[in-house]
Amino acid sequence: MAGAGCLILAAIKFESPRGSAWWDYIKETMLTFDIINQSQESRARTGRITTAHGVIETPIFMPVGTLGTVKAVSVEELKACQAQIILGNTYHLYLRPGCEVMSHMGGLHSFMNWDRPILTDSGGFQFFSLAKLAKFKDEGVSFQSHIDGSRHLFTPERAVEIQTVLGSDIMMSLDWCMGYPATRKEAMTALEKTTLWAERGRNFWIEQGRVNNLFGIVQGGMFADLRSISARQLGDLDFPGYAIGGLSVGEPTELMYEMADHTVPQLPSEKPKYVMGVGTPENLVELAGMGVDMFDCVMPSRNARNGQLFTATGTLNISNAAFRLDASPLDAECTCYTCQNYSRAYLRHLYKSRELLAYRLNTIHNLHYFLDLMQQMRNAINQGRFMAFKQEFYRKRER
RNA sequence: GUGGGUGUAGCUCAGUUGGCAGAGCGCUAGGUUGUGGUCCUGGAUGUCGAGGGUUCGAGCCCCUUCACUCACC
Repeated sequence: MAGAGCLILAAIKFESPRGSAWWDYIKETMLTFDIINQSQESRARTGRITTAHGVIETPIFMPVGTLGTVKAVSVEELKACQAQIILGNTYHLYLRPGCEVMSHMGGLHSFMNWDRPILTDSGGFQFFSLAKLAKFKDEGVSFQSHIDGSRHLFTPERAVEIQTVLGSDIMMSLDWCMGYPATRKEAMTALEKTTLWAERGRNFWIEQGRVNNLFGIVQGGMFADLRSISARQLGDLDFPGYAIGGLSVGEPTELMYEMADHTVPQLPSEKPKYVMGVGTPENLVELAGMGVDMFDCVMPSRNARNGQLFTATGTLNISNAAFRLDASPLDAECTCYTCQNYSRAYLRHLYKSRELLAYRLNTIHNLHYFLDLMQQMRNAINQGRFMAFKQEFYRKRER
């Protein structure tokens, strides 16, 4: 059974890793969030999230490592790219390798040899993106494995339980994600279920002793008033942090900005705010300006494997014939391992030949670009020049 | 030398009773937003080995020829 071994919380409770009192252990796993600088020109801000596995400087971009690996790169390479926190995925890790392996191996951190913070997505988005295999019920989501077709049930409680086994520093509530377009009625249903499930997951988390941290997720589709309701309901539940979900699901970019801009101020300002699944470099700059603290997206890593590389002046497709004889680095401004050591011509050759090194070098570059962009934003906010930074960011892309 | 087979896009090959020259791969250019290293979309590319004949019309039928290939001498 894929779910075997998940019921180990009680065991953890009486056997803390440090052998110390249970409450000390719990306190250690609670995050704190300190706002360092608030921009005077926008809602942008810098902050510091402190977790049991270290500090996260915000605004932050979190590389996605669905299956316990950020595809194509090692943890050493991730660290060299300045990754501070990565994502894992509850749905995928639950199906494979499963909770038995995870608990036996001491959780995801030790399993994958990553000692910095991990955030895990609850699986809500997978039920949306793999909708053919999922049935949404009041109780939770019943679904068939995309791997072997076996049947499973995720409840809000079980999602927290599995994420606890993974040892996630930041767990996400099980949510109900809608695509675009969606009717008001559909968005309302998703909102209601998401709030109900957030409360159930939160109650379970508290009953089990508040190990690690659980974030609530705002839904409400593209309806501002529903987003307000969702934000208020979740705010009342007093989570350690909040996510805005259900964005970048096919809507126009302007609409995504509108929804984020509307929602962020309605969440507790002293808590970290996370827009899920976003986005492009432009999205990151715009949303950080609205006060968003955390982002994740598959874009830098997936697109790297498909040959699309990000530079200060825009994206380029490394497979283009124009790079056949190009001895220059990908991005003259970039300090990543790839740009310091290899030419565009070589990267094109590797990619066209489907050499494994292409995936690795391209991923290193794209992650470095995204993480460096966040560092530049943090510096600009701290120095009170976020708007100037933003203008320069767009100016470079016009060239 | 004799007999058979094959010649169609860069490659591997479809192509019906003769009726607008095709596919896959490759090439080329896009796309990808809480990841199935996937996938999707668009574009370019032909002296149908060569020459002749029959026919309103030939990649297809007939003749000649060339190349490659197999078998036997």
